[in-house]
Amino acid sequence: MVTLADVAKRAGVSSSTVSYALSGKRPIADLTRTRIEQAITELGYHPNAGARALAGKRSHIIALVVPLHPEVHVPTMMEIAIAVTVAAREHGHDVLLLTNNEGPDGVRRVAATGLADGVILMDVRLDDDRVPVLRAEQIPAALIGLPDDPAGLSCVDHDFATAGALCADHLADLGHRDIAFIGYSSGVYRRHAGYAERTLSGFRARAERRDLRFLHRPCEGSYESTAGTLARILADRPETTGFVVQNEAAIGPLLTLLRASGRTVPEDASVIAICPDPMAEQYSPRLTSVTSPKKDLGQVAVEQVMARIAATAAGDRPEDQLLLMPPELVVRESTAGAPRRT
Amino acid sequence: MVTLADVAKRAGVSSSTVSYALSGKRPIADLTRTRIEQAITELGYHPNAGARALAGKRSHIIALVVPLHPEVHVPTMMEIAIAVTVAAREHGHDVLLLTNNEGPDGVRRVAATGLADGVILMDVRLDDDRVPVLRAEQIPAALIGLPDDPAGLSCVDHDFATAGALCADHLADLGHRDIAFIGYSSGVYRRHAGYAERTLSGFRARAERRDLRFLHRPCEGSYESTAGTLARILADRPETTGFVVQNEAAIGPLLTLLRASGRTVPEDASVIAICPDPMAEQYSPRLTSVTSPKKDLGQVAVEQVMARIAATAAGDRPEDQLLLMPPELVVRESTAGAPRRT
DNA sequence: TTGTAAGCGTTATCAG
DNA sequence: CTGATAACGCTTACAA
Repeated sequence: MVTLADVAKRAGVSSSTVSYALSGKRPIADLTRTRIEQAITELGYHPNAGARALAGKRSHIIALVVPLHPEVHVPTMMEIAIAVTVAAREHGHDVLLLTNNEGPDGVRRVAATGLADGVILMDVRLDDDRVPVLRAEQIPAALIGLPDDPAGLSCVDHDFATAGALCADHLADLGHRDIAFIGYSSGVYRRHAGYAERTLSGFRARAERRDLRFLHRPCEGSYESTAGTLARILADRPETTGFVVQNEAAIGPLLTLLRASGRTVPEDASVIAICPDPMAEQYSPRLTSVTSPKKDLGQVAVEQVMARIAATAAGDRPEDQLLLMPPELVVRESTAGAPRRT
Repeated sequence: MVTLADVAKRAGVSSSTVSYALSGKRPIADLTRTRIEQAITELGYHPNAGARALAGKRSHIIALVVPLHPEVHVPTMMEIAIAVTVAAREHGHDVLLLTNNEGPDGVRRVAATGLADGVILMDVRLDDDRVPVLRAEQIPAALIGLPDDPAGLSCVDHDFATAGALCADHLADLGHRDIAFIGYSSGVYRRHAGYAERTLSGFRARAERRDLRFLHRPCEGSYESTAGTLARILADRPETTGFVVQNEAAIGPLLTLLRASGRTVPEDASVIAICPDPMAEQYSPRLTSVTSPKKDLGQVAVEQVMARIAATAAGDRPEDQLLLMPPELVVRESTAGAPRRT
């Protein structure tokens, strides 16, 4: 194994000089620097991560905790995980993947052993049991999702309330009066998942202000359950002409079922989905949707942890950040003016 | 921070004794052991990962390289990633998440710096450029997927050839004679993705033996592209009664389109999908499918790297393993005897 | 601008 | 069964 000392010898300098040349923490003469760089490539030197972590008191690793059985859309989760990894690399960090089956202990473990400098939590619940650990152990962290008490934490999430409101506004603007809101499975609401509740309450508030009548129906997302949900909606409120779908899995079945029931989208029924852009584009007709903001949640979360790690290292109290990223409404082919009452 | 030395002092023993008590690498008197355990819990000791890696020459981390833009089914990938993480923990290891945008250098980096003890590669291509690095640097590794030359490597994958053959057999058994094989997008075949080619050739070989006529058609998986694909199939070979779908994304559109074209599944057309069980269950009618084996690829891959890490540490030459896991055919509601020719 | 040297917290090799 | 103690490879005051 090639060590710093080997490089130093070859370059004819001391090992501290090599170290500083690599970290940039003090000025190095140009000549020295080039000699060092040459020695490094000639020898094929790679700094040892363990030694670096031990001496430097930072592992240059951040942990990403993913849910074991995500109740959210998996591809979206994966996209965030990848964004986190890429962004972390740009900050000179690697990403350790933790699943949530270790629970709060997993978070404690990686922080206490110095394996990770900071932590990013995905799929955060309102009363998340990992949050107390973060507070107690003062672990630099960023949450993707909003717990009920975000004091002392940095969090980022979609602004789901606004997303809900945008849906209500758009349908109201088009003259629809009776709306069905097809949500996630009832278990999600029972567990008080923040995103689901916030979307719904944002929608409800705006719907009331705009004098819309609406039904909220949980839905599993399978073909069968969507069929049942739709049948009940049409039975309870046959005059329904607008549909808001939050459960990504229910979108396909819903379109198929509406067609099967003889309703054409958007002439007879308008559908608006809360989902990522590419997904909205892929259906026929292409869906009007309320979509994630451009900047990825994962990227923001990385910036938030990095800021907290830096502050902690400098001995400062890290600044709390709470960022709700506003969604955008993109009008496509699945919404149109409400059909005339006959 | 609580160190080994602190624990040793508190327990009234030397630090080496504590170390051995923790690693179990030499016998410890029961009394001593309990005293040490008590000291550890009283002080809340957590071994420092960096120091451990430096002194022990193993990081207890394995790297998992995921594709940046997976052309395979994302939830399946995520499932593997999670299985890897869980299995790794059971072996006392953590998982470092690498995206493939660092290319072969990423693999070299984590191995050379000692960040990771071993590597698991996902989405392996036939002529994967990361493979030479593994060979050259003798990095303990396991591949999920099969490169063209697996010599000196451990690999695990589905037995796609058998999957293809099972599809051909089942449809032939039911009396179908004209089959359409709806594959992945043409780019996948152009890139010589192993899984796609192997499925197809397994299917082709068996189809020929069973005297089936068949068309292979690549398909993007979007609604539009599936519509185009199906239209061409029915134009080229109107007598087609059996469909094999490998592209998961095309399943939903295909079912919708068949229905739209007036064909009932399975009375007029049989559909068999190559996809995970839960996915097959979720359609209507529930799909006859060829499905992944019970034991997760990720879990096997972890066992393979761990074996190679152990061998390397012991100074032995690691044993190459090549495991193709046989799929299972599950008959559900989407296949039936071929309709009578009229 | 550079060098010296004292750690960082474990592991593992000797002795005992 | 247990204790000293020398690595492990790097970072960072402190000196020059």
